[in-house]
Amino acid sequence: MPKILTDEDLARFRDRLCDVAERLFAEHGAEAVTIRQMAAELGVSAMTPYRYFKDKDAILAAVRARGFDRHADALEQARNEAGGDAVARANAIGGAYVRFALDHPEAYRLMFDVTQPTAEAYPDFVRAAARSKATMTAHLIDLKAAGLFDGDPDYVGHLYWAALHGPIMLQLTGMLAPPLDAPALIRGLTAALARRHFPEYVSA
Amino acid sequence: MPKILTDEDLARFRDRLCDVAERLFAEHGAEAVTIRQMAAELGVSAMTPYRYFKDKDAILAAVRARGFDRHADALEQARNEAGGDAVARANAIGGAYVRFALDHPEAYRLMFDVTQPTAEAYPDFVRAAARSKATMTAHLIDLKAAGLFDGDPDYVGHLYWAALHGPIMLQLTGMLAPPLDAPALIRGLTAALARRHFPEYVSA
DNA sequence: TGCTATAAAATTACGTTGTAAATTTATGTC
DNA sequence: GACATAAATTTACAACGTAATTTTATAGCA
Repeated sequence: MPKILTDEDLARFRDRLCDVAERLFAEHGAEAVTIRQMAAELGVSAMTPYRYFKDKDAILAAVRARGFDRHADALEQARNEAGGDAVARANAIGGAYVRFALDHPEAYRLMFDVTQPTAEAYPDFVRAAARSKATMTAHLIDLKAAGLFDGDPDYVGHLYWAALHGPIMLQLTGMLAPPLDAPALIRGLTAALARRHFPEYVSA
Repeated sequence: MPKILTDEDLARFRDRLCDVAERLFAEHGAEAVTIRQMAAELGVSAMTPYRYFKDKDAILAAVRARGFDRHADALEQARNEAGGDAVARANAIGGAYVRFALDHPEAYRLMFDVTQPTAEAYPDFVRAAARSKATMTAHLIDLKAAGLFDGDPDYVGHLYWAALHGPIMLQLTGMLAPPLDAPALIRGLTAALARRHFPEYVSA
């Protein structure tokens, strides 16, 4: 009987391939990276990746899913480290969101910028994207449970999400020139949102 | 002496090529369209486009520049049609912005979503992008000249821009699920901005 | 009117890509 | 130690962007 790849073998190779793909995507931009390059970095032939992923599209979906998971990790860690104050936690999450995007711009673009209509067909991608999205409304649910907020957590969560995403995308696509940048616009937008939805926390 | 292409000849062919490219980009997504396809639609050989554009990147830049020009046209037309009320003009411009993006999503993505680091090397692209951007702060300059606003037009203009762009990009990349959509988020964000920057126009 | 120089266009050709098909290699069981 | 067969490699192919080469068509001169 021949060697049969165990689930761990499969998972380990997939992980190593994603590590390489992630690095090459960040270095050269996702669309410029070839399967042959990734295979060469791993010291395998050009066709070996096809034993572990259906095609290049599946590799992209896997790397994007990892991005969403890391994003959710960063947000959850910020929430946990921020202590008991619900408002401080909300601010910490927003700060972690912006830091992730600006520290890992290529990862952020891969997650939120890439056109991949086939992505919904990859269960792991769908799971990771949903998890990442959930972390952005979770703290508003917390606030509501604590009686500090009485709006619609999903709606207001998306307002804040859009208020971060818009400035970040403008900056990442090179549409902002000094003195304007994403943090400056985010301050203006979130301040306006806070006055509307959390007036009691805003100094008059 | 052989036939020599006049400037009009050059401009006409470039225009026809951009028409075809624009349509194919919208139909199949920009990266899926090949030069051979565009040439076939025009009934010329695969190499003929290279007489009129340096390479594929230059064609993309030209199509993007046309998108910015059309965008600026749409915004300026909305401003002209909105009549004399400066506030009505501002709202009309915002509405035209959103309508353009949602009516021509592929054009909007090409303009604001595509990674094309070389774009700054194409003068026509730079001109069109700057014009499009200027139309988004022009009405705030008007408002300030009319004494109806005393903030920084560039900063506040970019706040509104980001408040439109964020929800639009979230929708165009499939991140929004009913009942949330770009217009709903834009209403929430612009309402918050208006309370902050134009309190006298907002009913308490 | 034809002949010619030459710009424009078409054809051919090449290196690279994603990946299908064919082949080789390596390993658990008898 | 030979075999069955999964895994890996090699080979092969169509399609891509585009460089190099060849063909075509035309404005001015004889």
